[in-house]
Amino acid sequence: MPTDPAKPSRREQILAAAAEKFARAGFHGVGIDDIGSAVGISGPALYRHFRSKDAMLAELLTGISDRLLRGGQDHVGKASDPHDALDRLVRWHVEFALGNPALITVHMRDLDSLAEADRHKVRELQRSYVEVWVDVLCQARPELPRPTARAAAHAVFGLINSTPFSAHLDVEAMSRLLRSMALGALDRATT
Amino acid sequence: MPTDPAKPSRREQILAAAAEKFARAGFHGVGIDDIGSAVGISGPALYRHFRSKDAMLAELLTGISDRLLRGGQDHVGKASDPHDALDRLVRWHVEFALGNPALITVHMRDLDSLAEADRHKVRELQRSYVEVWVDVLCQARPELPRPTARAAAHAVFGLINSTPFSAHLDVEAMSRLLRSMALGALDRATT
DNA sequence: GACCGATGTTAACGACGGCTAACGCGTTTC
DNA sequence: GAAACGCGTTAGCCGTCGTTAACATCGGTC
Repeated sequence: MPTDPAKPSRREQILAAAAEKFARAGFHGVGIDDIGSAVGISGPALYRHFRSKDAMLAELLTGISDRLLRGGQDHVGKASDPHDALDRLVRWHVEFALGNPALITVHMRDLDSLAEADRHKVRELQRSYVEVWVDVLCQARPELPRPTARAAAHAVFGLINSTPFSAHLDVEAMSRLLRSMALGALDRATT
Repeated sequence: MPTDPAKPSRREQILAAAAEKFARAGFHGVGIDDIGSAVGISGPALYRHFRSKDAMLAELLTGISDRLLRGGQDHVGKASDPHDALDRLVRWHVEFALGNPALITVHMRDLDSLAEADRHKVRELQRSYVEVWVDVLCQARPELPRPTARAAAHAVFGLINSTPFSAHLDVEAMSRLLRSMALGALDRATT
């Protein structure tokens, strides 16, 4: 029963298509048939792979939040000092946002289309991720009050996540630009 | 027939309620009845004031984009030099975002729920507003290529518009924080 | 005091969308 | 080789939602 080793296809494929569609039209703006036809099957066949349309969104959002959090923690773990950690966090987030514009869009926009339970789970993951940033920020800049650091982190997320709306600059240049702007913004965070 | 002088009520009231609702649940996530009950009337009564639900969104979005653009142009007009102009633009945008979190949210999220015609109109207004920023940026920082300046402007919008998602810092402190972070980010915008 | 336009109300229609049902069909498994 | 299962199809149900219709109310105007 080889369910574990490398089961890449359909499910992931559907999720990717759904993410793309959701990003473009919003969760409520996309029909089950749209998603189906995007992967070559038609409509209700999706229910062989997901319990419901909401389940797709839930899996997408928890997946994103989870990857962000784990990635953040990993990079902080590898850092030598707080400034290095901050540098790595910025780098990581930029890389993620540039690499997954659709996911970032959905993540920012469609969270409240989720049912209570899943929404809370995602919120919790997000909160943890923010706290990773806040911890690092408060170590690198001890004079910053925690609430200010939190607000600053949110602002930097906004800056980096603005990616999907601009583009039209090659990825490498965009990455450099966003990284230095993010660090510049953080440097100027005041009490 | 005093239709002009100070007709504040219903229409504006409905628009405000709609903005609030749209911001919280997304355009497609809000029913006509929801909006109605938010202003004390029930459901289809709204059609005495608006041609359709889409018309409400259209008026909201064009209104926002228009106010932003005009405000931006005005402030640039009053500036003494490019740096002053940039300063004023940042101030203006922060003020607007902090004062109208619901509007900003809708503006970022529900643009593509609009029909062709209106969407293009809004996009045009947005484009003009961005160009105001880009012009000023390129004067203040002549070494910046225009595409880079455009990307930087988008990033700063993202930073400032992140407001609705954080809050929990009083308005004055938030305003100072966002302003200095925005200017810091712009200072570090590189080629 | 009848008329009327502005503003509401409730009832109903029609479309659409999520989801289930019933069925087909190839591949695996004993 | 037949039963089981994975994966897909189409048809149809049912709830929701935007919108319209038909009908009140009421303040102001000739």
